[in-house]
Amino acid sequence: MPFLGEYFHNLDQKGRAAIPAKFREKISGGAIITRGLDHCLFVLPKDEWEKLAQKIIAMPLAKSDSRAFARLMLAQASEVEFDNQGRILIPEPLRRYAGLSKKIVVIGVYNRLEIWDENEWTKYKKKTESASEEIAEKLEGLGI
Amino acid sequence: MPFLGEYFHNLDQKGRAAIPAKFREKISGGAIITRGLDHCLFVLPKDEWEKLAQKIIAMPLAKSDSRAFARLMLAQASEVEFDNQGRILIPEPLRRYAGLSKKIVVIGVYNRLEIWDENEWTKYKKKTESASEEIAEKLEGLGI
DNA sequence: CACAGTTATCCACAATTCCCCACTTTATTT
DNA sequence: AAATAAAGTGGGGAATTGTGGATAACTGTG
Repeated sequence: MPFLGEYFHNLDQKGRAAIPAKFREKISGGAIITRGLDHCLFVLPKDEWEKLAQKIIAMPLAKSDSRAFARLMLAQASEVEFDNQGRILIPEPLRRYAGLSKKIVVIGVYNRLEIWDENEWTKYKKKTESASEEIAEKLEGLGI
Repeated sequence: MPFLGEYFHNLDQKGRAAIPAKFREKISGGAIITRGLDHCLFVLPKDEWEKLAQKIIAMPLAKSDSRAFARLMLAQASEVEFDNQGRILIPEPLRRYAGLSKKIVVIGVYNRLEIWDENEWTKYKKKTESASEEIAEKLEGLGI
Protein backbone atom coordinates (compact mmCIF):
# COMPACT_ATOMS: atom_id res chain seq x y z
CA MET A 1 0.00 0.00 0.00
CA PRO A 2 2.61 2.60 0.87
CA PHE A 3 5.33 3.79 -1.43
CA LEU A 4 8.59 1.88 -1.14
CA GLY A 5 11.70 1.42 -3.19
CA GLU A 6 14.34 3.17 -5.22
CA TYR A 7 14.01 3.48 -9.00
CA PHE A 8 16.63 4.81 -11.38
CA HIS A 9 15.09 6.50 -14.38
CA ASN A 10 15.87 9.04 -17.06
CA LEU A 11 14.50 12.47 -17.65
CA ASP A 12 14.09 13.09 -21.35
CA GLN A 13 14.75 16.35 -23.16
CA LYS A 14 11.19 17.44 -22.70
CA GLY A 15 11.40 17.16 -18.95
CA ARG A 16 9.29 14.05 -18.72
CA ALA A 17 9.92 11.45 -16.06
CA ALA A 18 8.55 7.93 -15.91
CA ILE A 19 6.88 7.11 -12.63
CA PRO A 20 7.45 3.49 -11.61
CA ALA A 21 4.47 1.41 -12.60
CA LYS A 22 3.99 0.21 -9.07
CA PHE A 23 3.29 3.74 -7.92
CA ARG A 24 0.94 4.81 -10.66
CA GLU A 25 -2.17 3.10 -9.48
CA LYS A 26 -1.67 4.52 -6.04
CA ILE A 27 -1.80 8.06 -7.29
CA SER A 28 -4.34 7.51 -10.02
CA GLY A 29 -6.75 9.44 -7.84
CA GLY A 30 -4.65 12.53 -8.36
CA ALA A 31 -1.42 13.85 -6.95
CA ILE A 32 0.53 17.04 -6.43
CA ILE A 33 4.17 17.66 -7.17
CA THR A 34 5.98 20.36 -5.28
CA ARG A 35 9.24 21.50 -3.79
CA GLY A 36 10.52 19.09 -1.20
CA LEU A 37 13.22 19.41 1.37
CA ASP A 38 16.94 18.83 0.78
CA HIS A 39 16.63 19.71 -2.89
CA CYS A 40 14.29 17.00 -3.94
CA LEU A 41 10.71 17.07 -5.14
CA PHE A 42 7.72 15.67 -3.33
CA VAL A 43 4.90 13.89 -5.07
CA LEU A 44 1.94 13.49 -2.78
CA PRO A 45 -1.41 11.82 -3.27
CA LYS A 46 -4.20 14.30 -2.96
CA ASP A 47 -5.19 13.43 0.59
CA GLU A 48 -1.62 13.56 1.83
CA TRP A 49 -1.22 16.88 0.13
CA GLU A 50 -4.26 18.21 1.92
CA LYS A 51 -2.77 17.23 5.26
CA LEU A 52 0.54 18.87 4.45
CA ALA A 53 -1.08 22.01 3.13
CA GLN A 54 -3.12 22.33 6.31
CA LYS A 55 0.02 22.13 8.37
CA ILE A 56 1.69 24.73 6.25
CA ILE A 57 -1.08 27.29 6.45
CA ALA A 58 -1.34 26.68 10.18
CA MET A 59 2.14 28.03 10.67
CA PRO A 60 2.34 31.45 12.28
CA LEU A 61 1.86 34.08 9.64
CA ALA A 62 3.83 36.54 11.68
CA LYS A 63 7.08 34.70 11.21
CA SER A 64 8.79 35.64 8.01
CA ASP A 65 10.39 32.23 7.80
CA SER A 66 7.11 30.44 7.74
CA ARG A 67 5.64 32.88 5.25
CA ALA A 68 8.55 32.19 2.95
CA PHE A 69 8.24 28.49 3.40
CA ALA A 70 4.54 28.51 2.73
CA ARG A 71 5.02 30.53 -0.43
CA LEU A 72 7.62 28.18 -1.78
CA MET A 73 5.68 25.04 -1.05
CA LEU A 74 2.35 26.30 -2.26
CA ALA A 75 3.30 28.49 -5.16
CA GLN A 76 5.35 25.85 -6.89
CA ALA A 77 2.89 23.06 -6.40
CA SER A 78 1.18 21.70 -9.44
CA GLU A 79 -1.08 18.85 -10.23
CA VAL A 80 0.47 15.70 -11.62
CA GLU A 81 -0.82 14.44 -14.95
CA PHE A 82 0.19 11.28 -16.71
CA ASP A 83 0.61 10.69 -20.38
CA ASN A 84 -0.26 7.33 -21.91
CA GLN A 85 3.13 5.92 -21.02
CA GLY A 86 2.88 6.74 -17.35
CA ARG A 87 5.17 9.74 -17.44
CA ILE A 88 4.70 13.11 -15.85
CA LEU A 89 5.95 16.46 -17.01
CA ILE A 90 7.97 18.13 -14.29
CA PRO A 91 7.52 21.91 -14.37
CA GLU A 92 10.68 23.76 -15.23
CA PRO A 93 11.03 25.68 -11.93
CA LEU A 94 10.88 22.43 -10.00
CA ARG A 95 13.38 20.78 -12.30
CA ARG A 96 15.71 23.65 -11.66
CA TYR A 97 15.20 23.59 -7.91
CA ALA A 98 16.03 19.89 -7.74
CA GLY A 99 18.90 20.27 -10.17
CA LEU A 100 17.58 17.46 -12.31
CA SER A 101 19.82 16.43 -15.14
CA LYS A 102 19.28 13.35 -17.24
CA LYS A 103 19.64 10.75 -14.56
CA ILE A 104 17.10 10.89 -11.81
CA VAL A 105 15.90 8.69 -8.98
CA VAL A 106 12.37 8.15 -7.82
CA ILE A 107 12.09 6.89 -4.28
CA GLY A 108 9.13 5.82 -2.22
CA VAL A 109 9.04 7.25 1.29
CA TYR A 110 5.92 5.60 2.59
CA ASN A 111 3.24 8.22 2.04
CA ARG A 112 5.04 10.25 -0.57
CA LEU A 113 7.34 9.95 -3.54
CA GLU A 114 10.51 11.91 -3.93
CA ILE A 115 12.34 12.76 -7.10
CA TRP A 116 16.07 13.37 -6.93
CA ASP A 117 18.87 14.05 -9.30
CA GLU A 118 20.90 10.87 -9.27
CA ASN A 119 24.13 12.53 -8.27
CA GLU A 120 22.48 14.41 -5.45
CA TRP A 121 20.84 11.24 -4.23
CA THR A 122 24.02 9.17 -4.19
CA LYS A 123 25.84 11.99 -2.44
CA TYR A 124 23.07 12.26 0.09
CA LYS A 125 23.03 8.53 0.67
CA LYS A 126 26.76 8.33 1.17
CA LYS A 127 26.66 11.15 3.62
CA THR A 128 23.93 9.56 5.68
CA GLU A 129 25.21 6.02 5.33
CA SER A 130 28.52 6.97 6.76
CA ALA A 131 26.65 7.57 9.96
CA SER A 132 25.70 3.92 9.96
CA GLU A 133 26.60 3.30 13.56
CA GLU A 134 24.15 5.90 14.65
CA ILE A 135 21.63 4.33 12.36
CA ALA A 136 22.19 0.96 13.92
CA GLU A 137 21.64 2.47 17.31
CA LYS A 138 18.47 4.11 16.20
CA LEU A 139 17.27 0.78 14.91
CA GLU A 140 17.86 -0.64 18.30
CA GLY A 141 15.71 2.07 19.74
CA LEU A 142 13.00 1.11 17.29
CA GLY A 143 12.97 -2.43 18.51
CA ILE A 144 14.88 -4.40 15.90
CA MET B 1 6.81 -20.77 14.77
CA PRO B 2 9.90 -18.59 14.65
CA PHE B 3 12.37 -18.57 11.78
CA LEU B 4 15.34 -20.82 12.42
CA GLY B 5 18.07 -22.42 10.38
CA GLU B 6 20.59 -21.79 7.67
CA TYR B 7 19.82 -22.55 4.03
CA PHE B 8 22.27 -22.44 1.14
CA HIS B 9 20.62 -21.45 -2.12
CA ASN B 10 21.44 -19.99 -5.48
CA LEU B 11 20.55 -16.68 -7.00
CA ASP B 12 19.79 -17.13 -10.68
CA GLN B 13 20.73 -14.74 -13.44
CA LYS B 14 17.46 -12.91 -13.13
CA GLY B 15 18.08 -12.06 -9.52
CA ARG B 16 15.59 -14.53 -8.14
CA ALA B 17 16.12 -16.34 -4.86
CA ALA B 18 14.26 -19.35 -3.55
CA ILE B 19 12.90 -18.90 -0.06
CA PRO B 20 13.07 -22.11 1.98
CA ALA B 21 9.71 -23.82 1.90
CA LYS B 22 9.48 -23.84 5.66
CA PHE B 23 9.47 -20.07 5.74
CA ARG B 24 7.02 -19.43 2.98
CA GLU B 25 3.84 -20.15 4.83
CA LYS B 26 4.93 -17.90 7.63
CA ILE B 27 5.21 -14.96 5.35
CA SER B 28 2.35 -15.82 3.06
CA GLY B 29 0.51 -12.92 4.65
CA GLY B 30 3.03 -10.58 3.08
CA ALA B 31 6.55 -9.50 3.86
CA ILE B 32 8.99 -6.72 3.20
CA ILE B 33 12.59 -7.02 2.16
CA THR B 34 14.94 -4.24 3.14
CA ARG B 35 18.49 -3.30 3.98
CA GLY B 36 19.75 -4.95 7.09
CA LEU B 37 22.90 -4.35 9.02
CA ASP B 38 26.37 -5.73 8.25
CA HIS B 39 25.56 -5.93 4.55
CA CYS B 40 22.78 -8.41 4.71
CA LEU B 41 19.11 -8.08 3.84
CA PHE B 42 16.19 -8.37 6.21
CA VAL B 43 12.92 -10.02 5.32
CA LEU B 44 10.25 -9.04 7.79
CA PRO B 45 6.69 -10.29 8.06
CA LYS B 46 4.23 -7.54 7.37
CA ASP B 47 3.19 -6.94 10.97
CA GLU B 48 6.77 -6.61 12.14
CA TRP B 49 7.47 -4.25 9.31
CA GLU B 50 4.34 -2.25 9.99
CA LYS B 51 5.47 -1.61 13.54
CA LEU B 52 8.84 -0.43 12.35
CA ALA B 53 7.45 1.72 9.56
CA GLN B 54 5.02 3.47 11.85
CA LYS B 55 7.84 4.45 14.13
CA ILE B 56 9.84 5.71 11.22
CA ILE B 57 7.15 7.90 9.74
CA ALA B 58 6.21 9.23 13.14
CA MET B 59 9.54 11.02 13.29
CA PRO B 60 9.35 14.75 12.64
CA LEU B 61 9.65 15.76 9.00
CA ALA B 62 11.24 18.99 10.05
CA LYS B 63 14.36 17.29 11.40
CA SER B 64 16.94 16.50 8.79
CA ASP B 65 18.19 13.48 10.69
CA SER B 66 14.87 11.79 10.71
CA ARG B 67 14.25 12.60 7.08
CA ALA B 68 17.53 10.97 6.19
CA PHE B 69 16.81 7.95 8.27
CA ALA B 70 13.35 7.49 6.81
CA ARG B 71 14.67 7.81 3.30
CA LEU B 72 17.36 5.26 3.85
CA MET B 73 15.05 2.73 5.41
CA LEU B 74 12.06 3.15 3.17
CA ALA B 75 13.63 3.78 -0.18
CA GLN B 76 15.52 0.55 0.11
CA ALA B 77 12.56 -1.52 1.10
CA SER B 78 10.27 -3.45 -1.16
CA GLU B 79 7.31 -5.71 -0.83
CA VAL B 80 8.12 -9.38 -1.25
CA GLU B 81 6.21 -11.23 -3.93
CA PHE B 82 6.47 -14.90 -4.69
CA ASP B 83 6.30 -16.57 -8.06
CA ASN B 84 4.75 -20.02 -8.46
CA GLN B 85 8.00 -21.67 -7.45
CA GLY B 86 8.32 -19.82 -4.18
CA ARG B 87 11.02 -17.46 -5.33
CA ILE B 88 11.29 -13.75 -4.82
CA LEU B 89 12.91 -11.18 -7.02
CA ILE B 90 15.45 -9.19 -5.06
CA PRO B 91 15.56 -5.59 -6.24
CA GLU B 92 18.81 -4.66 -7.87
CA PRO B 93 19.84 -1.97 -5.34
CA LEU B 94 19.47 -4.45 -2.52
CA ARG B 95 21.42 -7.11 -4.39
CA ARG B 96 24.17 -4.61 -4.82
CA TYR B 97 24.12 -3.52 -1.19
CA ALA B 98 24.40 -7.09 0.05
CA GLY B 99 26.97 -7.96 -2.61
CA LEU B 100 24.98 -10.98 -3.68
CA SER B 101 26.67 -13.17 -6.24
CA LYS B 102 25.43 -16.61 -7.21
CA LYS B 103 25.71 -18.31 -3.88
CA ILE B 104 23.58 -16.93 -1.11
CA VAL B 105 22.45 -17.97 2.34
CA VAL B 106 19.04 -17.55 3.86
CA ILE B 107 19.03 -17.68 7.63
CA GLY B 108 16.23 -17.54 10.12
CA VAL B 109 16.72 -15.13 13.00
CA TYR B 110 13.61 -15.71 15.03
CA ASN B 111 11.24 -13.02 13.83
CA ARG B 112 12.98 -12.21 10.59
CA LEU B 113 14.93 -13.76 7.75
CA GLU B 114 18.29 -12.58 6.59
CA ILE B 115 19.81 -13.01 3.17
CA TRP B 116 23.58 -13.02 2.85
CA ASP B 117 26.11 -13.55 0.16
CA GLU B 118 27.68 -16.88 1.02
CA ASN B 119 31.21 -15.54 1.18
CA GLU B 120 30.19 -12.67 3.39
CA TRP B 121 28.30 -15.02 5.63
CA THR B 122 31.16 -17.45 6.14
CA LYS B 123 33.54 -14.59 6.73
CA TYR B 124 31.14 -13.08 9.23
CA LYS B 125 30.66 -16.38 10.97
CA LYS B 126 34.37 -16.99 11.29
CA LYS B 127 34.92 -13.56 12.64
CA THR B 128 32.15 -13.73 15.19
CA GLU B 129 32.62 -17.35 16.18
CA SER B 130 36.17 -16.72 17.15
CA ALA B 131 35.01 -13.73 19.13
CA SER B 132 31.89 -15.32 20.52
CA GLU B 133 33.15 -15.54 24.07
CA GLU B 134 33.95 -11.87 24.15
CA ILE B 135 30.63 -11.04 22.60
CA ALA B 136 28.88 -13.16 25.15
CA GLU B 137 30.53 -11.23 27.91
CA LYS B 138 29.43 -7.94 26.47
CA LEU B 139 25.92 -9.24 26.12
CA GLU B 140 25.87 -10.16 29.73
CA GLY B 141 25.79 -6.49 30.47
CA LEU B 142 22.59 -6.30 28.45
CA GLY B 143 20.82 -8.71 30.70
CA ILE B 144 21.03 -11.92 28.72
C1' DC C 1 -5.00 35.06 -39.70
C1' DA C 2 -0.60 33.02 -40.20
C1' DC C 3 3.23 31.80 -37.56
C1' DA C 4 6.52 30.13 -34.11
C1' DG C 5 6.88 28.05 -29.95
C1' DT C 6 5.09 25.22 -26.68
C1' DT C 7 2.32 21.39 -24.96
C1' DA C 8 -0.05 17.22 -25.50
C1' DT C 9 -1.05 12.75 -27.75
C1' DC C 10 0.48 8.90 -30.07
C1' DC C 11 3.58 5.32 -32.00
C1' DA C 12 7.67 2.20 -31.91
C1' DC C 13 11.58 -0.05 -30.02
C1' DA C 14 14.37 -2.25 -26.36
C1' DA C 15 14.74 -4.00 -22.06
C1' DT C 16 12.95 -5.92 -18.17
C1' DT C 17 9.73 -8.44 -15.60
C1' DC C 18 6.29 -11.88 -15.02
C1' DC C 19 4.24 -16.35 -15.71
C1' DC C 20 4.56 -20.86 -16.97
C1' DC C 21 6.79 -25.39 -18.03
C1' DA C 22 10.49 -28.80 -17.33
C1' DC C 23 14.36 -31.01 -15.22
C1' DT C 24 17.10 -32.47 -11.14
C1' DT C 25 17.68 -33.42 -6.60
C1' DT C 26 16.16 -34.39 -2.08
C1' DA C 27 12.70 -36.07 1.08
C1' DT C 28 8.64 -39.05 2.18
C1' DT C 29 5.73 -42.81 1.73
C1' DT C 30 4.29 -47.54 0.61
C1' DA D 1 13.77 -50.44 -2.59
C1' DA D 2 10.67 -48.49 -5.51
C1' DA D 3 7.40 -45.07 -6.07
C1' DT D 4 5.65 -40.75 -5.07
C1' DA D 5 5.86 -36.27 -3.63
C1' DA D 6 8.12 -31.97 -2.70
C1' DA D 7 11.78 -28.48 -3.25
C1' DG D 8 15.25 -26.00 -5.78
C1' DT D 9 16.95 -24.51 -10.32
C1' DG D 10 16.94 -23.05 -15.06
C1' DG D 11 15.00 -21.19 -19.13
C1' DG D 12 11.40 -19.78 -22.89
C1' DG D 13 7.98 -16.73 -24.28
C1' DA D 14 4.33 -13.36 -23.43
C1' DA D 15 3.25 -9.18 -21.37
C1' DT D 16 4.58 -5.00 -19.18
C1' DT D 17 7.57 -1.10 -18.54
C1' DG D 18 10.82 2.59 -19.69
C1' DT D 19 12.54 5.50 -23.36
C1' DG D 20 12.94 8.21 -27.47
C1' DG D 21 11.03 10.36 -31.09
C1' DA D 22 7.14 11.87 -34.43
C1' DT D 23 3.00 13.96 -35.21
C1' DA D 24 -0.99 16.65 -33.90
C1' DA D 25 -3.25 20.20 -30.96
C1' DC D 26 -2.96 24.26 -28.62
C1' DT D 27 -1.00 28.91 -27.16
C1' DG D 28 -0.19 33.44 -27.62
C1' DT D 29 1.88 37.14 -30.70
C1' DG D 30 2.61 40.18 -34.32
